[in-house]
Amino acid sequence: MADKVTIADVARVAGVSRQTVSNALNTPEVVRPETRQRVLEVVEELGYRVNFAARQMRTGRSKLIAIRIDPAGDGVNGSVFDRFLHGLTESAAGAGYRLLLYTAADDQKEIAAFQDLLGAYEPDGFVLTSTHHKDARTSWLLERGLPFVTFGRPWSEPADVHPWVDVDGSAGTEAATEHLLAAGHRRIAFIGWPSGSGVGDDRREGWRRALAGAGLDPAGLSRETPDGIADGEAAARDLLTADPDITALVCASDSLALGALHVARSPNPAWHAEAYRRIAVTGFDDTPVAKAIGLTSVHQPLTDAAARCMDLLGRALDGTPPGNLLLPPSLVVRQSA
Amino acid sequence: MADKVTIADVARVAGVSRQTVSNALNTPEVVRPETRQRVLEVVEELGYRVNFAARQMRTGRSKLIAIRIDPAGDGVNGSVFDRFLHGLTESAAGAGYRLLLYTAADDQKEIAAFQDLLGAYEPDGFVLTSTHHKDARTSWLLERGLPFVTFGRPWSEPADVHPWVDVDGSAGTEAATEHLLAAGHRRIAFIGWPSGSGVGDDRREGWRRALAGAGLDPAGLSRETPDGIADGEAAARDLLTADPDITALVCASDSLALGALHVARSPNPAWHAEAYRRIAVTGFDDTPVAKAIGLTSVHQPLTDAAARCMDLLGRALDGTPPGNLLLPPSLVVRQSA
DNA sequence: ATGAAAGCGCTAACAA
DNA sequence: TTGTTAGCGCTTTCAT
Repeated sequence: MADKVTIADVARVAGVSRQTVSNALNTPEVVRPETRQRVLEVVEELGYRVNFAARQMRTGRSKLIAIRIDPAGDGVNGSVFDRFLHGLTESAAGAGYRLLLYTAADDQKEIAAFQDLLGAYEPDGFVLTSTHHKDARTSWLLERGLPFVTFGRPWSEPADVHPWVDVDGSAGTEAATEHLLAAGHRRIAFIGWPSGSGVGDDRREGWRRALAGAGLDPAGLSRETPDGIADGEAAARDLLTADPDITALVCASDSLALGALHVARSPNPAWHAEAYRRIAVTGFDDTPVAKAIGLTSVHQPLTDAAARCMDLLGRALDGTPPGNLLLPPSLVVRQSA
Repeated sequence: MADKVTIADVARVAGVSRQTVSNALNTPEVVRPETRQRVLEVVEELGYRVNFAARQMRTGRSKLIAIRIDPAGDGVNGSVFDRFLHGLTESAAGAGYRLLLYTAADDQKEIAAFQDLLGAYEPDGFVLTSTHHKDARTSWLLERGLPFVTFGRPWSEPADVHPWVDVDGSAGTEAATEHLLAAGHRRIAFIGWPSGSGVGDDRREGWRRALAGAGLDPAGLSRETPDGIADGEAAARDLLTADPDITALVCASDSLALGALHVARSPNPAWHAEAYRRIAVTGFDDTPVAKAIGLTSVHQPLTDAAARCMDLLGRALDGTPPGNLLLPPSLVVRQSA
């Protein structure tokens, strides 16, 4: 094991005081260039590295950012968070931070986790995901003036209450719907989640907007269901049975789309009247599943989103007024539509 | 922001010395029960939490475990690590540890990351994944006596050089092959990775063993290819064209299986001679994609594996002689076979 | 069973 | 520009 090299060792070898070493590393401009050079050489030579625990005791900064990791859910959508997490790990490292993981079952448990973490590891900031209406977590952090960013906009509050990065979901479903319109589809239905969820309502809105733009009426063309493959299948069957003119299904997630696609690709389903209808389907999130089965899907720029989250959190940590950012998604067109 | 409560505050309110508070928390048996009770009440009342940085300075233990997070790869197999990571986060929390994330592009970079981390955050231990032949990382950690576990066995060294947990891949492919044999298949091919990778060779071996057990000859029934959907498709096409009697394909991954399935489900493919052959396909890892498309696949008990990793690492941290553990996978049978 | 003293490695404040 | 002092909060001696 490499023996622990302290700032005192460097100081002794370099023939300067401990403080000069600290300055050479943290406030270079205050040290004479040649002294600084000498110190850095010794640092290199001895393989010195600052001890964060000791630094933390003085400065109160841990260089740690905490983020919650969740169970994989149905496994289809988990990959979105995972890609975000990977991107964030790299962005954070670039800014001199490391990610600290925790789990929590709900908002209240997560707030309890905040307290545990703040008391123990003292993370400098938090990155929250899955924001929702009346998010208790953000209010809690806000009340205490703790630095954080959310990946996901605030759904019940003004846009500037806290820094956030999000991907424009309605622009995504709008693009998907417009793609279908351009392909000649005229009766395009939407399968989404029960209204009340910010993300879900936003995605529905994009579809509605695109239809309105083409002078089409959305009435009767929308279904609300929990997220899941079987749910998507049921909703698709229901829609296609109820309305024989539907030729395309825009879905709020790849899970739903996967179920819908199953119906759409059935050779001779119950809802099939006389003529064969080729049903186009689009999903959301561009998960590996979409890629695997040729599902057209809305892609979120997750690596970029993670980088911008880190930017904004960095500003919050510096006290610089942060902001927020709505990133555009992109449509990945595959065989399904 | 909740003001920082220190051990001195607790001591003052409880009317004891700082040391007694520390003892009440860390060495309860040395404190009179009533004193201890009083201290714990005050701890609760003030919301005191030990400051890990300060503790770390004295004890040298950070209560941090470092683990590398990788890019998602082709996205199909990334989910295996993600489920493991989630399980590990929970197991670690249960043992009083948190996970610290880092990234590294290769073994050497990862060793550099070890050095950075050890100098800065001083993690108490490491969890390594993706072990391989001549793994430079394990040797490096071993040389320095640093605590770690691997998820994945040592492929070039004796089983007891370091603690590890792994899932028995050969048992998995063997089970898949036996399932196919039981279903009446007699010519069962294998699509795997180029030999030389421990995991890949192990998975191939299970298939071979099952064939041998049934008195069947594996000659000409195996293909080696990089991991990927297109690769699996090409290999499947090649096998089925070369040998019209093949009726089942055992694959080393869900990615390969996905490609193979594409060929198997083609209505009237080039390799199809006269009679229609229904080709059975099995994958490995039971990823969300497998579930989504009805692919029979070998499931790894990842939550359990994570928990056992934490157990073994905990022992390594205590100095208790650890061990290793080979967990059995299970076959999840779906429509594809 | 409890208390006092010391010091982990670092950097903010001040002195030289 | 460089050096000295002090102390962050905790726990490991050692003394009481």
